[in-house]
Amino acid sequence: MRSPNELARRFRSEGRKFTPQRELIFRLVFDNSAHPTADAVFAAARLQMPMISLKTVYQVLNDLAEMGEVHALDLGTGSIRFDPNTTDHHHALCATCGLILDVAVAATPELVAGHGFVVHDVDVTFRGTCASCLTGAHDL
Amino acid sequence: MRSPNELARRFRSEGRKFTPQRELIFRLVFDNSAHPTADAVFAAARLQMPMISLKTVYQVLNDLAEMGEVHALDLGTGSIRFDPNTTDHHHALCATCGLILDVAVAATPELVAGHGFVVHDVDVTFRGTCASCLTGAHDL
DNA sequence: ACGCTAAATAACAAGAGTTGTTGGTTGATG
DNA sequence: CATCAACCAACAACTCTTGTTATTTAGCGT
Repeated sequence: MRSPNELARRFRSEGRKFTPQRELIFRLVFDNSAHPTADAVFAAARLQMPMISLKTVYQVLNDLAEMGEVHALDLGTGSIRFDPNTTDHHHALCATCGLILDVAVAATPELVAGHGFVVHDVDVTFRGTCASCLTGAHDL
Repeated sequence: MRSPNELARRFRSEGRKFTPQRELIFRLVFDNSAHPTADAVFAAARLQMPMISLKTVYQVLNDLAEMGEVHALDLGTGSIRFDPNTTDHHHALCATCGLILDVAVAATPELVAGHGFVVHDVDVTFRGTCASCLTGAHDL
């Protein structure tokens, strides 16, 4: 994701408004490698802006995800996590403490183990469009 | 997952009861490659047993998952899906219609494309235990 | 077959996470 | 600084899933 300043420009150029709430959330997520949930961002935002609402946090994070500025991750932890690193990479999730590590694309379980992480399972999901949907077979 | 008959034996041998509800759910999930949600199993079960409760379906599916007879998948579709195929494999999810394909472990996006499936994204999650949790560093 | 006991069930409530609604507020533009 | 769409806070509602509890039932010994 780009810097808060650059985001401000992008938002304005797209007819969106750059509000104090957005500026705060941009700053909290930018350069944040903790893969925070909406609630975690909300908690942090609250400290600086007590009246901000959880709905606003969701709104802004979803906007950012739609714009491609962050990635919304569902690692099965119960809530969606937001990642400002939009370069292609994978994740390692600790089942015990919930820690999430960024992992290079070429990594194998053996390479991940190099970080002292014991891999029990690897989940791979290919997301895309199936043959029927591509050919419009559903409309027949 | 093993056959309903074999499951009946396993359940009994572990002090669990083999009820009509369980037998029905076993049959509905066995050999089912549609990766159904709990709700989908519930809907199918209802046709044959109108008084069955959704809670029971969740209970039985979770029991099966705990026993390793099925895998519980969270592909980010909003609800957990259950897969009787417990051999190591990956998944391809159609963003348009929700179709889920089983994919061989060695598959690459190119190989998946061989099925007429256009891959837009590949999500990889390594699940395991991080270095801190392994060494007990949290307790220091 | 019969009764005992632990397990399972149905019904209901409730929890977590997320989204819809609404009426008042505010940022951007001219 | 006036206008208007975009935004925000508050609150309700929604989806998925789990907890609670009283009742029923499967499994087992007899």
